Amino acid sequence: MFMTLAESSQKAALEPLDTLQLSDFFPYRLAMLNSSVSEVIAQLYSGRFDLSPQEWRVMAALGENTQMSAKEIAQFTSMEKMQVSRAISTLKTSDLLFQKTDNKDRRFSSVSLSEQGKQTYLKIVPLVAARERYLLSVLTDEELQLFNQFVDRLAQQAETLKQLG
Amino acid sequence: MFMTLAESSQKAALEPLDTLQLSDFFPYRLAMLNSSVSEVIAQLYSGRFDLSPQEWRVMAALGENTQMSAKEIAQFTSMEKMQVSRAISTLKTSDLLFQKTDNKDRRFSSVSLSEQGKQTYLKIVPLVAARERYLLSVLTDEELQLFNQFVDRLAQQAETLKQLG
DNA sequence: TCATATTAGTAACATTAGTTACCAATGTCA
DNA sequence: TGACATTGGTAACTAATGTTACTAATATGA
Repeated sequence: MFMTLAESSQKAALEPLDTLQLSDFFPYRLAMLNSSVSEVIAQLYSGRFDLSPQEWRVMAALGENTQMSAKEIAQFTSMEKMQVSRAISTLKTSDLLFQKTDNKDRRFSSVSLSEQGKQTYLKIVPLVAARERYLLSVLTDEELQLFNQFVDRLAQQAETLKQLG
Repeated sequence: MFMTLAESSQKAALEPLDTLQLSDFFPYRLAMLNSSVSEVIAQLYSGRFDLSPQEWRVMAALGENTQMSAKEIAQFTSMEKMQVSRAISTLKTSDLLFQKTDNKDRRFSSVSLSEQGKQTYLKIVPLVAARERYLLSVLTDEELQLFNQFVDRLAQQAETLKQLG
């Protein structure tokens, strides 16, 4: 059990104390949960409506805001501007949204859902909302409130670390 | 406020009740948190040790298990077998692990960390463990226990949905 | 035993995502 | 005003990821 430094550096096997338990490691657990959740949500719009997660996210932003520039969409959704640009271009060709250049500052484009885009959006929202409710139904209201609070705190702490590098 | 069906289908603007609040949507919040957390963890091994997340995950599996087949690594880490294959191949060329074919069933390969791989692993583990502690320090012990319990429940519920399709 | 099926792993191809560089429009300030 | 910098958006290139198909090894079972 107890080894000198020399012994421990000779030994090939890793001591349990020095190893990481992947299944208990918070970032790993979080990644697993996220991948499951995003998968079951994507099931709802990928097949039926042939949307990618990025496309859906852009539509969700426009569902809330009716009219945004590509840059605003990127900020609102935390997507890269290139991802947004590509999503917009795909959604334009399937006539789910339209884009016109802003007359005040012609570098900006003004993007909105088309009538068809709104219809699609209104079909998807209840589906994902219902699935969200089903997922969260394993938590009571009080637990959910706590969970959301924990997530906020953790997210803020992670942002702090990002700044520090 | 109140509209007939005809009016509401004529109206272009979406009603708040029919829209989704992205910033409150659980899958979105989870995705944001996950992306921040995995980013600040990757900072610890990507620059200094030039590892990709996949490579680090394979090393973490081998740190716990000393000897595994590629298939076992895939199961243990929830990675695709192709991702594992590629990670192994990169890690072999940087001499962090070695692979030999199993003599009992020569379709299997037996993968282990090299001495250098173990040294690298032992350098990374305290770094990520410390950062994990820092992240989780915004929760008390009781809160952390609750949080872990919530994550487990949610993960199980998501798995249930995956089955149903 | 020998044809067929399965399995572990990888190679080769197709698709997607990320980077860099660029263009057009506006802002800045001498 | 007019040279230079900055900004929004996209194109072109590069890297990463996912998919399909293949190889070699073992299992199955007539």
